[in-house]
Amino acid sequence: MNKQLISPSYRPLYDQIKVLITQSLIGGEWRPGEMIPSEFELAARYKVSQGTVRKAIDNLAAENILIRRQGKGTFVATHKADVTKLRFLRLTSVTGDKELLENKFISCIKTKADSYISKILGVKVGAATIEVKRLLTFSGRPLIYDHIIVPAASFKGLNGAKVEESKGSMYSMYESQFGVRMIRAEECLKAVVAEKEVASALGLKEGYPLLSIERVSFTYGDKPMEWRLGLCLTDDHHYLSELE
Amino acid sequence: MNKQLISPSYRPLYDQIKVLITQSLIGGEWRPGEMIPSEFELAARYKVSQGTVRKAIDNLAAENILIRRQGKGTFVATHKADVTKLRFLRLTSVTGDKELLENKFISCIKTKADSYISKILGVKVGAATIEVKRLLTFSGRPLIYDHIIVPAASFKGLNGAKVEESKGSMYSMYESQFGVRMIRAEECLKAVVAEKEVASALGLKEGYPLLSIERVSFTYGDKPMEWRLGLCLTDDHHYLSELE
DNA sequence: GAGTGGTCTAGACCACCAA
DNA sequence: TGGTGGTCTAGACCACTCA
Repeated sequence: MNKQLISPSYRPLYDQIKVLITQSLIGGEWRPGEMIPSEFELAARYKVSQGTVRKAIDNLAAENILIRRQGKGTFVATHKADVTKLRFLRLTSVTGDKELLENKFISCIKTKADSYISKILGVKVGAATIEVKRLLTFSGRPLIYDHIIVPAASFKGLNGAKVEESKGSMYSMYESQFGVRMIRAEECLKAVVAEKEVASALGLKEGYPLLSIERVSFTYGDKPMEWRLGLCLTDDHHYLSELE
Repeated sequence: MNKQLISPSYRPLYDQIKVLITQSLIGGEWRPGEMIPSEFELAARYKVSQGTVRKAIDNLAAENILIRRQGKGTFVATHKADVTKLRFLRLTSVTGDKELLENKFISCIKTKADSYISKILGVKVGAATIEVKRLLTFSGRPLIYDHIIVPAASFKGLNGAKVEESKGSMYSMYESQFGVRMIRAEECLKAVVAEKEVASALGLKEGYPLLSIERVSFTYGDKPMEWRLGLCLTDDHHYLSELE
């Protein structure tokens, strides 16, 4: 039996199931790290065959939103697990040394969105935002100067203490403290030179070349939730990119 | 009926089919741009069901090795098509202007692989290589200084004339002239400062910050076939990276 | 052994394209 | 109208995990 409804714009069933599952994720029915119902249970719930649910889950797994584990079940992806802790960090040591990243908190203040940030985060100009600055060090040496802006509405109560507690993994902290899970990010890279404030934080002379990484992170439903500018020293590290 | 053979290390049938299809691609049975047989034909040929062939093709399509077109057929991906012409170029104009890239040939000489290149390209130290230098300009302004090294054995007869004819798309030229199709690439990015030779080619002062993109490209079977170092001016352009 | 995801099949029907 | 890929189903069996 074909369950395809009369639809002006054709949409495969598995896509509709995918939307339903995503909605349950947004609604918090299944939280990060938890197991979702089995394929057969979902098939019964949505009144479709197991194969159709399977395809929907396949797509979500390909986007790293769900994690399949044979013999165990399907789980909501999380930034908490060790392996995925720094999933968006593409900077790796040239020598392949084990990373000993440390987080040095600099500041956390309340600000208002200017026109640039409002456009990126999809909030009104002047909307309340929270601005964090921090320094990531590698084996004691400064590596990245981070400047982070998030909408205050979604991160009520975010402060310096929470940033310090996060031990460097902001995403893990967003998840456990605010229930905001990032699923995707876009980065724009440039080569720039260190300006005064950054140069002193990184212990460099002004004019030193830095890799500028501007990142926008998205939560479920492709909603932008964080803007970030990282200025990175790439003497002993490089940014890895795989093209397919 | 399950066609799974007795195998010490379990390998799904569709994976085996994928290997068979890949071998036909390597062997040149179906050339870039051509249509491969329909799913049913391949299913008959390999004595499996259409669904199994489908899954194998799905995987190859996800890797951009094959291109599916509903109603028409499945085609071998190529770098010739306009849309995929500069598939590996992630540098885009900040303003979103239409790109008018031009290729300025600088040099093409015969060289020998040093230990670094030999390791990367998987050839012996001292093996014959061909070294190309060129300048890519955007609307007349220098943008990228490229330094390219390929193994001479796979590119017999590559010379300056062929590079000039390529109009900037080396991959398209590799494909039509040498039957070498790149399917994947890895890039390492760093921020550096312009050295003398590069600075003069790009019309900059020494010490100007540049984005250094070191790329290794792979052909079928993950065989490395090109090393490339691009030094890019990122005043009006940035490198886009999507993280999932 | 029970439960989960993973594979494979066979067949029906739909959407898209070209002649 | 015929051929291609795309969707959906139902059912069988395999591989993995854990109690």
